[in-house]
Amino acid sequence: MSKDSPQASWREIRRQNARADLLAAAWDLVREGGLGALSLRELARRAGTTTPTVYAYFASKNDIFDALFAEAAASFERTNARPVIGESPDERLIAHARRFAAFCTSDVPRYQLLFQHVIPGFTPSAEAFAPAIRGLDAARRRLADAEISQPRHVDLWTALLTGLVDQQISNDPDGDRWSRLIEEAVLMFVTHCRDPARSRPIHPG
Amino acid sequence: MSKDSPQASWREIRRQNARADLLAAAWDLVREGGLGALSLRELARRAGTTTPTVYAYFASKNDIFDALFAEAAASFERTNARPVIGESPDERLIAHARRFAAFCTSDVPRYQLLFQHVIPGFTPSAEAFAPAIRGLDAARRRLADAEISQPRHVDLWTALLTGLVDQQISNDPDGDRWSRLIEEAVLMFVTHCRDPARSRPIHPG
DNA sequence: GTCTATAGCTGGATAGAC
DNA sequence: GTCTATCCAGCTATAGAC
Repeated sequence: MSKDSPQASWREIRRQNARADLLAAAWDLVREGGLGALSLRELARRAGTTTPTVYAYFASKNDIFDALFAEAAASFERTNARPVIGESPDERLIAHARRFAAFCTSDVPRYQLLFQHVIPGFTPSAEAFAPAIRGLDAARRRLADAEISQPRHVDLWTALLTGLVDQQISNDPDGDRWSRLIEEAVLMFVTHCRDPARSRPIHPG
Repeated sequence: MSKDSPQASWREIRRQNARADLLAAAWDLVREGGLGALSLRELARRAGTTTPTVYAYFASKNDIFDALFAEAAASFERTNARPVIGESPDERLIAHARRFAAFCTSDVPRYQLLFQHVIPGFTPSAEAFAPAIRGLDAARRRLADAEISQPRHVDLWTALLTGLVDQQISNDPDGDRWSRLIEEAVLMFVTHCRDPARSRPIHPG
């Protein structure tokens, strides 16, 4: 097939580079002004081109968000796949939680795109979503390694971590007022999960 | 002063009513389409008037957001001030957490306006903010009643609750997948706060 | 205070030349 | 594929008549 000829693949590489340049400019834009600041005019201007060229690489603005989501999800999967340092399962869980929080707070628009659903009319495609699912599965496996596998405990885990991250981002964006509570929160969590009877329901059902 | 004459105060009441009508229409709008869906044209249309009339009651769009914020903060304060049913401090804390979660999930845009900072260029005025502060102080007092008063535990409390609320809103808006974990989460929390040595830091500082 | 009309701008998306 | 030029819709906000 002619697509495998050297010339064609060279062109393909060029094309991929132009696409990557546009996406890089898009990340710059949203990191400076939030997800709402992504406009095709400004994006084209920063990439040194014009809006019709943008449409040569992306079908629509939401298609750009989808590509950004895919990159964010891939980063999330890579981050979660890296082995974590710690001698005990609990230490590894703490390190894992710290890494997750750092991933989120270090790039707020990326976090909002991945985990909050704040862009009206945008839903990520299945392909873009897949790595995010795998990243969450990695988190589930790490919990299972610490002998925490009940579904409701997994949900409590995600609520605890995203709660800390959200408060950190919303109320102390340049500090560590909530980030520094991660170790205590994780230990509270694992202690509870291993001995749930200690905090017995008041209204048993 | 002529402002106290019957006619003037009647006019003042009319004026306040028109303002209230506009705010009610604004709430309808954001409840249907999110905070981003508030446009002055559509707001005026729904209130049966036109945009210049809106500007007779509000100086700007952000002034409308400020009025919405003030109403939301006042609701929050009233909700938190109501006594809570429960025989023990823990039961009252659980009821309080349930009420907070219900307050948030029952009106997502109100929650986003009050607790997340998602509107570019808008910061609530000090007057609008004051009742929100008092509402949070009420929460602090309830924690103190349960013998939880360390600042980092208060922060952990807000993170835990907003985490549950956020996950509920973002990932299961019509269900109770995270809301139903409130009691367990609160008991985990109070158990930890009363016996923090049980979940001892791995790296003591 | 309320209207008509519109200024002035920004947005996404496209037609058509090259 | 990349450009110029433009369409069309939406927005906040205001001028000026009544």
